[in-house]
Amino acid sequence: MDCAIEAIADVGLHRASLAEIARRAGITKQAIFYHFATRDALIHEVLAVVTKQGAEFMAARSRQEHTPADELRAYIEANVEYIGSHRERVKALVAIAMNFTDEDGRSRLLPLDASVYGDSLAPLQDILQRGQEQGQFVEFNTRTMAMSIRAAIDAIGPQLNAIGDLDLDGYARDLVELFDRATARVRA
Amino acid sequence: MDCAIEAIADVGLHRASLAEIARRAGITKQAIFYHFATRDALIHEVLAVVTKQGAEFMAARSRQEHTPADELRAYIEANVEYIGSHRERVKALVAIAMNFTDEDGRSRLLPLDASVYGDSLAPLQDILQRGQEQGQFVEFNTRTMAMSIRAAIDAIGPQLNAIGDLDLDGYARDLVELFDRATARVRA
DNA sequence: CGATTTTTTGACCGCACGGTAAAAACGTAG
DNA sequence: CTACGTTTTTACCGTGCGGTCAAAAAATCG
Repeated sequence: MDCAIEAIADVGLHRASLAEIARRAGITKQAIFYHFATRDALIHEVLAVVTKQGAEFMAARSRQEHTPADELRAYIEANVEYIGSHRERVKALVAIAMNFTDEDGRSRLLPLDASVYGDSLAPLQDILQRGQEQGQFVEFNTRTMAMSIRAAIDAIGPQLNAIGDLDLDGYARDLVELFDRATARVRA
Repeated sequence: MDCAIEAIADVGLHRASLAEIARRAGITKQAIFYHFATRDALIHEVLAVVTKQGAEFMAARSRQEHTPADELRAYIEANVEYIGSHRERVKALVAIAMNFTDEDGRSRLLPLDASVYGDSLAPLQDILQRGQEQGQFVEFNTRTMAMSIRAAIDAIGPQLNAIGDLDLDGYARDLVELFDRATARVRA
């Protein structure tokens, strides 16, 4: 599994052939078939493992915060930290999510897609809505705001690959400040 | 070229084989070789055509605005409109940008990468900086802000594919409002 | 030890890929 | 009609892919 993740992150999904994965693992291609019926099953397993690890990390990081604004800050910081400390896993996840399609180009992750978005976008939107209801946040479209926050977080991955000198802590601080300004009812 | 763009947008870069493109164009695979030395040359040509068309669209849309805040609004609106009205081209562009790698997994667009980012991120950062110098914008990291704005815009593509009922005009309005709040020195 | 699980060896299949040669069709000017 | 350059076709090649099969060889463990 580790070598599969590494291979996908390194050379992309469609170049991460069974032979390539086996080579990295120091085993033969046929040994993989003993444990996985097809290549698809392997990929699905990688996806399951990576998403599960991510969920566990986030669960461990989500301490109880007192206000929606604090929750939003914690959400951004935890996500940025996770991406920074699990670059390979995140890269593999993105590679699979973007390229695991059938002949018609449709995603093969539709059931999972919902859960992936559900696990990341829904709780975020929930934080925003509670913040508005409690009067801490100004009025805005919670869906657009949630999408923008996630997009800003997910943009880290490609940037990490493109430019090596990205200051993650600084980036997280900037994001927290940015979206605090965008959501806050009154200027701090 | 149109069929190549269509194929890449439809089934992804690595499934858009010469046979597939030829089939859509109603010609044989070998006819493509008469006009393009290799498949890579074809892809590069698609990339060049699409980016050029995009640049022309943006150039035509960038009317003279009076203040950095107006420029920022115009930038967001023009970009969202372009993505909405050129979904196929944008999809093909993203597919190529994300998957056009060599054996080592490195992007083959490094020279182009710089120009792609330069054409979209640099002018944005320039708007932000002028806004700060003129006192219309509050202090923030212009790079982080520029990345966040672009990320929020680029998130439209995947969302358009995932959910069909996305209201682009509304999304553009929300984004303008969001980043106006995030950048403005004083609350409107 | 013996039985079971796991891995290797090595050969093989059908397929789709990018790419190549040479021939055939085509358009057009003399 | 012919001759010539352009464009497209038919047929083919080598390669790597996912996947299969059978049997030998390790490794694991009660």
